[in-house]
Amino acid sequence: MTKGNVAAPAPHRTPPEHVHPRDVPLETALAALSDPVRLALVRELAASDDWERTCGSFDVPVRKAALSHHFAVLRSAGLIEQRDAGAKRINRLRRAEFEERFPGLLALVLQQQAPGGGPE
Amino acid sequence: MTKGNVAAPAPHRTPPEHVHPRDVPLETALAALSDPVRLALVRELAASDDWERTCGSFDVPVRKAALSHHFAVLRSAGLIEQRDAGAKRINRLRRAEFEERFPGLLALVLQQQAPGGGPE
DNA sequence: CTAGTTGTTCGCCTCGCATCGAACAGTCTA
DNA sequence: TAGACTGTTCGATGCGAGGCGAACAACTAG
Repeated sequence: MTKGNVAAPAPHRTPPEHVHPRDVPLETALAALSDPVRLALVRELAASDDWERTCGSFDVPVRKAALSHHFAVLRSAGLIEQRDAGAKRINRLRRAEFEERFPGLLALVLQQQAPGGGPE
Repeated sequence: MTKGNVAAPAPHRTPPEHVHPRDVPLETALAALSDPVRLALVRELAASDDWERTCGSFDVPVRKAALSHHFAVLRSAGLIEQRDAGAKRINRLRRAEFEERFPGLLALVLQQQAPGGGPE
């Protein structure tokens, strides 16, 4: 209570806490990938080089608060790694590690698009 | 209003409505498999022969109402097929069809158990 | 220093999901 | 026919996930 009621949030330049895919339960990985926004993030990230995309550079229909949340979920699922670069935070898809823990899952997610993709 | 307020639910012996894996979005499949109860159902089912397991024969910690719901979810995700056999309803895992639609996913789910399974 | 950019955290709200008990509809067995 | 058994549906409940705006912190650019 040093400052009335104004909560003092932890400094956000704490290095992002990462979870290695090795320590991720299958349910967590599947849940992380079952959200359309996160799926879009992963796919866009997969189409870019490592450490090339900042968090704000993705084309998803949510505001930055929600976006930040989704990145945290992806981190907790061992899907991405983040690094601070100046004021920005850059991302990398953990292809190899995730593939080792969940063989084929990432590939499935990246190549699958929509059901019934062919003509009717 | 024939019987006061007692609603008359639709007869439940309507043959179960199935969804072919072909028509299932990836998100739906992943979401279906990201629940621990449903994961247990799928695994137990995979360890049995087709049409051998009734709905009530699974070892999961939920009551029958929730159980019925989970089976409906699995059906909607193209993961199982159900058939009426007398008073019981028997189940079958749609191995081949699901594998064709989501290659490797079922295998992943069936072989993966818990994270950090090895010694530290 | 001042102003703009980037991303996290907080508080709040709104849904959707999982769960349960109760009621019901079939089926099977005495 | 009565009763036991199986599974679905309804209605209510609790809880967590996802969304937003606002405030904040760190960095960059002038």
